[in-house]
Amino acid sequence: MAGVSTATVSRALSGPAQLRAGTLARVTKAVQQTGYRPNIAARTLRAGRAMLALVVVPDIANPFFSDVLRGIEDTLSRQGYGLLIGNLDNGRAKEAKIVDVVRAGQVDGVLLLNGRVPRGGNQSLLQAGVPLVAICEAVAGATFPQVDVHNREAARAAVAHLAALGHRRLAYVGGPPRNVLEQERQAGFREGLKAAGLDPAQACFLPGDFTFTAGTAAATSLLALQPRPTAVFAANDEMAIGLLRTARRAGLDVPGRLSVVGFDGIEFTDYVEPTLTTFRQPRRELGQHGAALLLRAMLGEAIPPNEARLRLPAALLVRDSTGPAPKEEPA
Amino acid sequence: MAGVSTATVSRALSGPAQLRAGTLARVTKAVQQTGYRPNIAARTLRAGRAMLALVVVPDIANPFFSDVLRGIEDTLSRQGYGLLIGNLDNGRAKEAKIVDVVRAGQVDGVLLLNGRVPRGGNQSLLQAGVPLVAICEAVAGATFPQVDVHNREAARAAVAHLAALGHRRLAYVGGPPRNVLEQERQAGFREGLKAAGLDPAQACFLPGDFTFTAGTAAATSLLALQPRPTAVFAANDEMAIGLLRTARRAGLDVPGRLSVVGFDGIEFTDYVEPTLTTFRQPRRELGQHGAALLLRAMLGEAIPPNEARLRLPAALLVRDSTGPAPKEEPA
DNA sequence: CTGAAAGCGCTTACAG
DNA sequence: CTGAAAGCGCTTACAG
Repeated sequence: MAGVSTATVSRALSGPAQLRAGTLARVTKAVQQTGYRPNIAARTLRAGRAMLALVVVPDIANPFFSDVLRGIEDTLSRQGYGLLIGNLDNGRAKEAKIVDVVRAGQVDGVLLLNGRVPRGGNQSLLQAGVPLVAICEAVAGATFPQVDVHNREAARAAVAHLAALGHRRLAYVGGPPRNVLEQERQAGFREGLKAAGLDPAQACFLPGDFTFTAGTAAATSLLALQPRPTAVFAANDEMAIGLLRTARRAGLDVPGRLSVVGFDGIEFTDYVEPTLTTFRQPRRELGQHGAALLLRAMLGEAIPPNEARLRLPAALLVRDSTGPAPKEEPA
Repeated sequence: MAGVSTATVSRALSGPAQLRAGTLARVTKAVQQTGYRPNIAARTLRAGRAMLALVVVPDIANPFFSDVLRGIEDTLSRQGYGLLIGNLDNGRAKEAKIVDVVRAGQVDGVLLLNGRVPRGGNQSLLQAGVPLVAICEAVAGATFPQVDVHNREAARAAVAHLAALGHRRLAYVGGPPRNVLEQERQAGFREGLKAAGLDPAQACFLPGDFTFTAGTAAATSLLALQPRPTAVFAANDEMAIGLLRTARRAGLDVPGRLSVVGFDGIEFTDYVEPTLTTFRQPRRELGQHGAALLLRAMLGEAIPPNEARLRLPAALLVRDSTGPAPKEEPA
């Protein structure tokens, strides 16, 4: 091309410091003119690194993840790493595909946002030989780094907020039973009741799955209860919004006769009527911290135990969907 | 391993029909037992195909795209193709990265959801030598296949709907000026006014950028107008929702004193108060059709011109945010 | 500081 | 129907 070997071109692109200034300049110019781009497949094959991380999300349609992804991408791209998104569509069927991609050497590390280690056939991702980091949803018993918020404490704080407003009959709308967020938030809800001198056995627990429709269904159950709870904590915002809307359509004043608290702090909670009291998770920061840990692990560093468990704060946003408990009880 | 050459293993995995049943069985068993997975980088390098398509989205945070992505993934994965997501974060800065990925041979084709052909430095994606297909947002003057909805006709229908309800003073909240959806929808809005015997020059045009906040700002402008329009068509749902909420907070009854129409039909439109009249785009189908065309092109087929421009219907969903024009005009 | 050469792990004509 | 062999396009010890 411009008088050098392919080895020199390779060095010009990967470690310019190794070359004499003149040589580097000539190569750079030739690269510019020809528009040469190194073939990534060949590089990956030879170097044994793909410069790519896989992000496993339970559901790409959930707006909660978009900011998390942005935080991840920020951090990875700063170090020259790309990002591959693996979407599970809220099921386990696609886990095998995830494991395949990793075992085929396509990525150097995996960021799990789905609360469990994907399995494919008889292989677990743990055996794939790449570093793992979990964020948002912690994986029980994991030995790899994890970053999330204090879900349990936040749920306790939700109950404290409602109890301070005078509410005594509370309801809880849950996520999928085996989901770690559901487990932590429900546990926190129960602890909060006890702390407020209330009996968890007297509370009402409604099933859900983190969707709008689950919130709608929960509202219908709730409206039929006698006596009706005066406050409800939903394990995420979508369900809280579905519930809010259905309760109001049925003529129930929120927060006049029913207070509602959600979880996550998606942007949408500020556009419903009334605006939703919820916990804001620091989404972008969750992504950034998780990606930073993964980068360190991908570069071969062992993450010391005291840095392997990061918990970021979840802030309570008191808005219009919570208010004082009604004085007169509904019949 | 189990008595055969690597060539035979390769054939067992890619074209099982070429082998004798016994041989195939032995290889399959060995693959099972060892958990062997072919290295994708090596395969890509040798075969010259990555079995991967790149999907370029303007903003992954926009919930509009999640169903589109699902449709794309459905269709691609059925043919063994994977999907790489390239997020532009609503800017042009990341376009160069897109071009690089393609020129580095990492993907076999590109699906553009961003309404323009990405450019990087002095290179356009058009010169990258892989097939392109645009969906959702058409690319002006493109010679590659495109799939979208009849944006202009839908916008006309929005005006017709409002005119039939007696509205004479209409406002329009737009997207970014250079966005093709904005251009088509605004053009349709103007045509609709003329068709209803109204003068576009008398209508009110408010700027926007497809975000909630733009809708909020537009509402503020709108409320200050004298005389105030009685109906507004926003170029997408987010802006319509931001506008709706701000107008109501300011005490304006919707649809009593102001009717609002959005565009896209995101799930959220059914959870605001009042529910939003909007156009539903067949999101999943847009993705499926686009991916199907791209698959054909990636397999080397030339798409005949009469199949290269697909337009799917956008259905008007009449909900609670539109109603008869107020009888008495506000002062 | 630079080049010649080996080799990453596959696939696929080419023989047989 | 199966194997031996070449080669995809890089990177990186190894020399010099």
